Amino acid sequence: MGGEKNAKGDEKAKHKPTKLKRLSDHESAAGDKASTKNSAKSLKSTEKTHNGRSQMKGKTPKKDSVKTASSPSEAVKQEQEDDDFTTKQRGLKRKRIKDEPMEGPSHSTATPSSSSKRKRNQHRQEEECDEEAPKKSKKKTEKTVKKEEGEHLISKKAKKTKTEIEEAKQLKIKKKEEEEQSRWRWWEEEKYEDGVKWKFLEHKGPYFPPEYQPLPDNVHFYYDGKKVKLSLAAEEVALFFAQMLDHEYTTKTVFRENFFTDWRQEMTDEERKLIQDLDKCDFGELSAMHKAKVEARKNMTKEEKLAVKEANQLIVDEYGFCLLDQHKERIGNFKIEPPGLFRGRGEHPKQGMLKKRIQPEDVIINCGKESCIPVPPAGHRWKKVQHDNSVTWLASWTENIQGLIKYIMLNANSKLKGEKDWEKFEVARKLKSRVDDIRNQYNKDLKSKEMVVRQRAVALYFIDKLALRAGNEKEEGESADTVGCCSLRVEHITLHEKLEGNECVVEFDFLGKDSIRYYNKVPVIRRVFKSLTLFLESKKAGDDLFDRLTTSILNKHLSALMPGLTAKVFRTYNASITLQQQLKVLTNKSDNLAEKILSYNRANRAVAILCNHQRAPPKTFDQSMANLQAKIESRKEQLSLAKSELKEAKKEAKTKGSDPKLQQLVERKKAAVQRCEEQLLKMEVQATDREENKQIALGTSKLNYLDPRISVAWCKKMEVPVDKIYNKTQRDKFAWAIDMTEEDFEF
DNA sequence: CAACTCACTTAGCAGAGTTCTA
DNA sequence: TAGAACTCTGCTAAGTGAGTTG
Repeated sequence: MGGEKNAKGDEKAKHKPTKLKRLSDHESAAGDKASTKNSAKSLKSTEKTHNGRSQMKGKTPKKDSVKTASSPSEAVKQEQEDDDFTTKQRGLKRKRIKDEPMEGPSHSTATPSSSSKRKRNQHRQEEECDEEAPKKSKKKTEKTVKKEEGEHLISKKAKKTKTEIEEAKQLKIKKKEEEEQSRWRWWEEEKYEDGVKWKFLEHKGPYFPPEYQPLPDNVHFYYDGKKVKLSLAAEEVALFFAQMLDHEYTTKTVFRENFFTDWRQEMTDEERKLIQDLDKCDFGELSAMHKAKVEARKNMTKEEKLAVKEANQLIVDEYGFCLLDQHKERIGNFKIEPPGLFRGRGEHPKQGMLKKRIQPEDVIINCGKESCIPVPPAGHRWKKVQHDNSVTWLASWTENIQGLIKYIMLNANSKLKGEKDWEKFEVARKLKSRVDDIRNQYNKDLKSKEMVVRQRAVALYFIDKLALRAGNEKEEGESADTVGCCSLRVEHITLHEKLEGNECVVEFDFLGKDSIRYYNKVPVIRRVFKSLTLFLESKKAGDDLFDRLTTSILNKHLSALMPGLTAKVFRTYNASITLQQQLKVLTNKSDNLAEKILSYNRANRAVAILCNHQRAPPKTFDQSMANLQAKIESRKEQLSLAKSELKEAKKEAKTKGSDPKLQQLVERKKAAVQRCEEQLLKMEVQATDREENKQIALGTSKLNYLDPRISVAWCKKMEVPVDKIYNKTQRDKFAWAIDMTEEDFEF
């Protein structure tokens, strides 16, 4: 997988923005007061950020350093240029990004209106427990509504259906209200004192995966052509391997060797003596059995599927929630990870190793002192039960591959996660008010004679300009060879005095998190270029580019500049500020809904490109694109047909005088043409959006880097329903933002 | 200060679930 | 109304960064 992906990355890399022009003083658009209904309860870490911020606009050397804004917009432009061919073909006129500065500073005057502090809604447990049933019925009613709407055009039962529709609507509204009611509006409450995450926490403990079911008698494993009955433990592991046989990674040497070693550990002495060579193992029947099972599951009847679903729901109901400070909260991952073969990302040295089954004896439980302690599965006991309210996790265990601790924590829509998320964006907003100074500082530091300082400055320049990750060092041989900023090595950059018409170009080529390739050619300021030359002096491939620098040095420096500032804050800041800016540049109030959404996606895309969030092109991409194109073509034909019909009708109406019937016909034809045009436009917009999105993943930035208040404010301003931008899960996660943000919010 | 531990965020993918289309 | 297309969710790996220890 990883390899494939990288190869794709290669291709993709060529489309990456190479020219990085500066947009303008994006920071000038600063009105940075929060416009939130209830910032009365301001986050502790936030203080009142925006006082006496010395902007030093103009006289700073930031000209070259401020790319953050320009680069992504440039990326969009580039994307658009790449796409021009198809665009022209489709005759779709697209918006271009102007190089001009954005409109002047928009002074958001919105004062933190003292919050209309609604009383905390005490949650009603019984109702929530029952959540599922009404939800289902709601869906059903929705469907019937649709159906009936269609029917009622032809049938005479209109009266009856009308009332039913009305009822359904009422039900829907009521349901929504109820949901609102039961939602914990934690953002309107006081925060706990430092370090305290909760006061009461009760849960059922994790859910364990089912025990291994031995193979049926008619399924056999063969070694060297001979039937071998394996011990239970060995058999289970053999089946793990058999299940993966379709993946190309089972052909990789590292994977096979790791697997074989670990598998033999599970064997009895006898088995170990016999089974010496993986190539002589025949997993054919096991594999076939597995495939049959998958197939059977797919072919289950509706009822069977429903039964499975209900059974799963029961598990969720029992284990999927906890009680936290009198509120029922959803747990994010309440299931213990099942055993299997480890498959890391990229060229992971431990791929193929056996991920062992976790027993209750491996699990630490964390819960409130006064809560009911979860009961371990029969015949078992927990490793430990603790009551530490300075952490957010409910259970943890140590995984055997890398010895890392795994946690069971709450869902993203929980208070604990939401509050932290909010805080994160507040820190990033604070950076916004300080970023000019910080940029000045590192630009000065670029001249420093002290090596650490100089390296720190260059690293910071990269982190700020390119949104690189910090790049903690990692143990060799423990994981795939990937790097971030501070861990860049000599072989990851190439310096070009001149390249493609630009001077001082740095060419990056390395594998980052998840072994995703980062490839980019970036013109940098002379001082950075010179420093890099210096850093590279007398170093060879394999040596660290920043040999005096670590993430911890860098972060210490940053936190001295601004409390709470770390390397990753730059990523958040630059992502969010880019979105806000791009939205301003790209959307007009007069656009129609589809165009607005396209613009939003483009702004989102600019961020995704900045953060290098890639995805493998969907397997069906080419096909679905072709289908869409075909649809567009046929719609075009329809349109020209409709047009000629309209002409005809007009002519007739003219020649034959003012027959009202003919006038009517003209009107009808006109409407048809218009409808056709609208549909065509919609499709073309859709095609453009999809094409541009081929290898870009928008989800990650949307979920983790973009301050939701920017999106919510934009929706309000543009009169776009929030659910066009966020799905249900996302709306839940960002409920705090949706609730408190007003139209004039500025990041 | 280096190595390690711990807690928490960020990440892409597979497969399930939902919607669209012929 | 099936099957294709698309979207969402769960899963779990892989980061970040603070704190601890020796």
